Amino acid sequence: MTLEDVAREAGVHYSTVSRALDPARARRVNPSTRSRVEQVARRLGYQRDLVASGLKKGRSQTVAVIVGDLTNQNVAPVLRGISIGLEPKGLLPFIYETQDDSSRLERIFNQLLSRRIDAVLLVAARLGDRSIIRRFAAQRVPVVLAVQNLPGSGLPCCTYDEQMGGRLAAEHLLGLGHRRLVQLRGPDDINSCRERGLGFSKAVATAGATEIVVEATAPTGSVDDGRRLMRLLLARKRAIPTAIFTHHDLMAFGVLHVAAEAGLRVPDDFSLVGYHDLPHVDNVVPALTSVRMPRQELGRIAGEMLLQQLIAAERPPLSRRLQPTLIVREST
Amino acid sequence: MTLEDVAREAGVHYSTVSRALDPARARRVNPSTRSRVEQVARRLGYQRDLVASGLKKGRSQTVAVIVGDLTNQNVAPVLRGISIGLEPKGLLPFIYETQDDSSRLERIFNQLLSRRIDAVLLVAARLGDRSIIRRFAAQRVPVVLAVQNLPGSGLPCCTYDEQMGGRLAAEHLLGLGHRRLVQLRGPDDINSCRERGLGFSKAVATAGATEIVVEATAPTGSVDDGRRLMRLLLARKRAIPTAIFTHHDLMAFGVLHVAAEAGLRVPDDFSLVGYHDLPHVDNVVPALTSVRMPRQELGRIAGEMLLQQLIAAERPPLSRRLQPTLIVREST
DNA sequence: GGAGTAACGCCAAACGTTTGCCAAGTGCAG
DNA sequence: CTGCACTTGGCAAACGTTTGGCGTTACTCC
Repeated sequence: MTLEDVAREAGVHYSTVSRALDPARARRVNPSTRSRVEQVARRLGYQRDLVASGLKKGRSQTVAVIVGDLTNQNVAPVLRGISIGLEPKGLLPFIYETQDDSSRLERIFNQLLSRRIDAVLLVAARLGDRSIIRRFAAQRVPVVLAVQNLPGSGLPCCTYDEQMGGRLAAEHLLGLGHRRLVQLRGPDDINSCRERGLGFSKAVATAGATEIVVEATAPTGSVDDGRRLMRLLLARKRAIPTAIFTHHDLMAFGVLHVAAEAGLRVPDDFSLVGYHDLPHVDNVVPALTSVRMPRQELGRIAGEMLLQQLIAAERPPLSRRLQPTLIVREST
Repeated sequence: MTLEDVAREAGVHYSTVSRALDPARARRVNPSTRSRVEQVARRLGYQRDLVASGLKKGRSQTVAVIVGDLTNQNVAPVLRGISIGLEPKGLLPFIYETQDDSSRLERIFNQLLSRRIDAVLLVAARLGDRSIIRRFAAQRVPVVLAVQNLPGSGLPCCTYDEQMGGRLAAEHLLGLGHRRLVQLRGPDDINSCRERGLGFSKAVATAGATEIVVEATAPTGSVDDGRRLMRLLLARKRAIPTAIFTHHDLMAFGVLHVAAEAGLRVPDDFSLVGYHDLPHVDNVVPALTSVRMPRQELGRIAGEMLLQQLIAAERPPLSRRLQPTLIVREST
């Protein structure tokens, strides 16, 4: 089923069909011819061959989203947002998962270059070294980063304001009258965790309250880390703090677990604030106070930034940083 | 950067380069020439243009995975499995999400046909009507179903044995001596829920125990449904059953929530079995006994089934049905 | 040394579109 | 009725690759 088939059936030249079926060029063909062609095409079930079109046009009508880890509950809403952001141009992004494996990342990038991809959106992807990004730049493939920045890359980027996240948690707890606070940190080599730690510490210091430091080796932000750090905290001789901020809701679950074992009650014995506002944190007992990120909105904006680069071929308006909100529940 | 550029640099004809760089045809060229070409290609950073290649070969080297809902925690492991299953042929599947929206599904399918996709894998996708599947069949595009079957479609399919899942739950509870059991059902219009209900009921009946029926209108398998059904159960005049099986772990969370409010203790007052063994069901208190599905394996097998159809162009060996296992924890 | 035989590399025609260019057709005004 | 401007549709050359066919070369064996 090619242009030729439709043309024969409609009694016109196939180039006319090509024009008639492309909204951008359709005004160069007589409206009556056009509608006849459209009708025939519909009747025959003709679909333009995007492969051939891509070869000729040099653009593949293809946008890829690369994500590090699909099991991460924070990413699906971002992906939704991206779809919505790309909607206006009718682009359907397709998604690749690196599984946080650099060899897979490498293969994906090679394949994308081979496919003459039009643009790439990287969501929370660990980009070991920068050489891959450079290859895309060399081919003039627009790249937009989401969630995770790559400082110094000069790439447009849409992230959350993590410092503000830490600060919101701290100010909430301080406002409840807490004076001895602790944060159970996530991996410090991840930019976002470092930032959220900083925001928290700054706010505590500004209020003149005491921050208690508990260091763990190589935390990953998991439930087990929460348990481990909470046990460390309980093992100290001194009185435990009255407020705990964890860098991840999962860690907060671990804290709750250990607290229950130790006979401590939340929020009676201490207040607890989590981070990310994962689905179902409102379903545990006690329902968890947490910092919520505008995930879908971030996706949407990232998608729109990509469109801007794609269409206007102009640098997007700079990077964006979205504000989190605190969702107060029973744990504080 | 085309074949021609590499050819010029290597001092050979471009068709020689084409052959030298394709493992399938490389033996037709002198090993020394071949290695020289490879070296030049590597040095210049040449990447075969898959668009042009696809046009010529009539195959796009492209496999798509369509999934209904990426936020569903059951799907990411399946997608991982698929990647692994397709690994041997170096295929990188790309993922589309329908968001369980039929108009988006339609657009995705159209785009796939336009892209001359080589094969499609449908993961837990709601396929309203069957016409789309027919269009793929007409174009001889192999389609494999995973997780969700489409009875009567004749398509190869890889699913879980849901009846066995229900039966495992029942037999475990019966083995613990329970005689009055209840199942809180998921949506019955979903095949899998109907099956798992059936498996449970059969096992209970076989053992001569009593199954208590609690019906809810339009359950979705959510935490709220769990709460709702549990409240319904508690509102009955009669003694509550000593064993509860929910069709979804999330419902079990709801049950736990309501039970805590009512001062009931698990497993002291009743035993509770969930379904799906979602991440973190072992992190709640009490840790949830649940039926685990071999998600990644299902993905891998589905991927392999696709490869078989793709390569051998033969019908795959029939549908597969994978066995669940029961993970016993504190709640029983 | 010559003939026969492999093996290797080149040619050129596709694949299905897009698109600049031009010829033919149309309508209008002078 | 002629000339002009404008619209419409056809032609053909690309886009980068694959691949059957064939000429050339090199090697082997007599």
